[in-house]
Amino acid sequence: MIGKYLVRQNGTGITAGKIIEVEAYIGPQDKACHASKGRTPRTEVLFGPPGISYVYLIYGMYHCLNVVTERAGFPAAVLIRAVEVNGELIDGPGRLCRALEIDRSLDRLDMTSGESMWFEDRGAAIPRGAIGMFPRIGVDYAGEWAKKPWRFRLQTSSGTKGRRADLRR
DNA sequence: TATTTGATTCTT
DNA sequence: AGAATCAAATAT
Repeated sequence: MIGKYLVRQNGTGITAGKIIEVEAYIGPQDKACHASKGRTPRTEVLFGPPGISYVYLIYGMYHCLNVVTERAGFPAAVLIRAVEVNGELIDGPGRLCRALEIDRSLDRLDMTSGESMWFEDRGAAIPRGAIGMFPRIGVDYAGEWAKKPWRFRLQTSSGTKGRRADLRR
């Protein structure tokens, strides 16, 4: 997914963000994956077919956007952590969702339907080696699973020049 | 019904 | 290091 575009359409227009950083959450054994504690109303979507969004509220303040991956029956998803919009880095899942106006109304959306939110391949070739692998963030509670190098980030020249948007209310 | 927690971000 | 802030999970 790195280098592809996340496109968001709302009432006011279309915003496209190049995907810079993602994290993978893979399977029922992955203690960091929300599905590791079994099926609940909240995590049910993770067990379904791929291509469906999973948006949840975290810490009472921020939304996180994921997309379900893998076949139906095997729970897995990818968290979108950072995108680049018009050359500006939006770094962090909470900031990203605020910037693109993504909230729980977009939970369980079919992202292959081309409505409200979808992915596009705009042909940007990502060189091998341009993608770094790192441990996932904020999952220390997951024991050994916290050490898995399942965070992937595109090393961009603009990687450090992004402005920090003030997201306070 | 009550308490704890969390795939974050911001201020101090 | 701590606050903001709440739905979902867990404990009671």
